[in-house]
Amino acid sequence: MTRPARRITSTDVAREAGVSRTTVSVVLNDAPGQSIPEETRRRVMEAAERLGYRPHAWARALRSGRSDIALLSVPDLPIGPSISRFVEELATALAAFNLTLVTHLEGAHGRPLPDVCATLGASAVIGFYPFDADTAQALRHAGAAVVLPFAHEDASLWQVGRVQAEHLIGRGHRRIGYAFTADAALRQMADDRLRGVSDACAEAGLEPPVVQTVGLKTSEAALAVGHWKEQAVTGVCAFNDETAFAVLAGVHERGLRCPTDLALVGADDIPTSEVAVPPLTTVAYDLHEIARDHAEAVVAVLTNAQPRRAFSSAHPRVIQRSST
Amino acid sequence: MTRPARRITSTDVAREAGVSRTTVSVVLNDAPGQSIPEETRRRVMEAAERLGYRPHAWARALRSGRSDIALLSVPDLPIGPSISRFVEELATALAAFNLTLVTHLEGAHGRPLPDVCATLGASAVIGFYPFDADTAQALRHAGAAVVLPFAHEDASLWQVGRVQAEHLIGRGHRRIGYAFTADAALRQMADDRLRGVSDACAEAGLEPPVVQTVGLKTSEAALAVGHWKEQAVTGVCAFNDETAFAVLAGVHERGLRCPTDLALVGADDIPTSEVAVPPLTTVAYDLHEIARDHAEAVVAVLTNAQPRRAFSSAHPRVIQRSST
DNA sequence: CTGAAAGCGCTAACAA
DNA sequence: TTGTTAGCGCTTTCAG
Repeated sequence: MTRPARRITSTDVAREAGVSRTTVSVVLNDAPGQSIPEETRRRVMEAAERLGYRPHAWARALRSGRSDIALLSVPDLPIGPSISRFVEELATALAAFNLTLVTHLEGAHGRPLPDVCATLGASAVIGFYPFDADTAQALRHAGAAVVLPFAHEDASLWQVGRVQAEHLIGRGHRRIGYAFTADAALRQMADDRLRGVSDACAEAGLEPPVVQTVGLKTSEAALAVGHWKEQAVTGVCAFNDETAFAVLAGVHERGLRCPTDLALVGADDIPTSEVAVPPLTTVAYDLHEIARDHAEAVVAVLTNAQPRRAFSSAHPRVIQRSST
Repeated sequence: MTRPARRITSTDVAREAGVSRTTVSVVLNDAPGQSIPEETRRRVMEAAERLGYRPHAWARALRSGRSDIALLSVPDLPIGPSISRFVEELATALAAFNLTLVTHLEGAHGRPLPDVCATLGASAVIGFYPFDADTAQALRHAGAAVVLPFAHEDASLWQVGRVQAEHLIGRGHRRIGYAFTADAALRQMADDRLRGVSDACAEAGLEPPVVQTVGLKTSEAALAVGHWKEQAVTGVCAFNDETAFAVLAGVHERGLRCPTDLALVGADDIPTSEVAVPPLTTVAYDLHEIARDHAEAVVAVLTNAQPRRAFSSAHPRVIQRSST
């Protein structure tokens, strides 16, 4: 009942169409330079269709030395909707080049990425941050022709932190707080965003942001809010919208209100941020462009072309709602 | 810089160890019945180690007719923590049997699952709901030996809807509302959960739930809330926590409060539900057991054994917070 | 105990 | 224009 039916091979199609395997291959792959009479071509196509023929991926890959598989490695647990949207965009962009994207969660007990890459025979591996040299090496060793993001790129792809801070500064805030994530898996990203905030503060001649780690507990958030108030912070950037939700709860817990007592900016524009109370101002960015650029870079390397250029950074923009 | 290094083949190892490819294969796979002198064995192992040899997945699969790849197909957006935890559990459980799990998002524009299965050469495909007959057929045709969940199983794995409704009914509510998701990708799951709610109502001798579709817009939610109040609904089950957040916003918009004016139960226990205002009562479930059972079923079929039994259902439980 | 040889399904030179 | 052949890297009889 769950046993597989025997695979249809190109031999079956050849027999059915009354031609040789070569002809089948040529027709189905649109081999350049070959001219096959329309009649034969049609016969082959029909036979393939009728039999439900699918070229056998392993054999094809073995022969051609390349698979059409791209592997996306996504960081640990709390994956927001923006990421899954990114995955979809990327999958779509890659599909346009006949590449299939699958993702691997870097779970604590999952097997190491290079192993996965090897068993899949992925041609490309894509991560969210550049891999360290050893991992990248291992990945190439495992057969990956492309590993993204390239190490030399600016890791702060999205400048989210900077945009958050500039929004607050532009609205007159002179003492900025930062709600850092408590989730260890998101540290690297959080560091990155915080750096953007710090830069913006420095450039505006302000003190560095007052950083508080805020987990998803109301009590924790309330503590942080108290601390910010003591430090005369008037505007807070949260690592992401989830953290911002916690801050919102902390503000409420203290009997304060946003934005009157504390202005707040989230990041990522998760769907629920619109239905927060009050609706959450946040920073959104278009992953479409990034996904497309990644896809292009992958294809460029796979086809021996030069990667076009460094990635265009998406332009994060503020979604102004009533929390600032 | 991103070009792949030449792959190390078993021939390389054989040469390095001064033996034949056969011996290499026998040693590295612990071929049964063969006894290789310890000395040779060691030489081979060391050579393989030194060269960083990895058996070439495609060739191995082509030869053996089976890959060690399992493919998990996850529905659209809500890559909530519960789901990603499930993925990790599953990956871990499968890894114990030398199977590698990767996941595929059934995005709108992604390529069809059977295609993905075929290009991967996955031996097993796992979904959240039984696939329809055509899809299952296509998957097997694409080479999958196992397709889960089996069609004959009870699809309402988690009984979430039932638990939500029973919670409200147990607290005296006699007219139940249901906040249905606006997300088309989640329809099947939503239908399923709604069915649980309806069943619970019927068994308690109540009218069927008053269903309203609620997107993630405050205005929409406010409308739904108005409708429920008109219909004398006192308790609402939301499809998931995100939808519940919208309902919360709708309640607030109307100047009402939870749970005084309307009780509310979410589902999935996403991290932010704890920091909702008021904190959201929700239904959580443990996917650990399901993951392990799936893994076992996969392995059972792959090794020609009988699947042990139908899956044990996880036991959803209410996380009582102040919205009910 | 080890090596030689066949063949998984496919594609790309080369022949016919 | 089509068919024949070789070989991708691996495992697995079958001889030696």
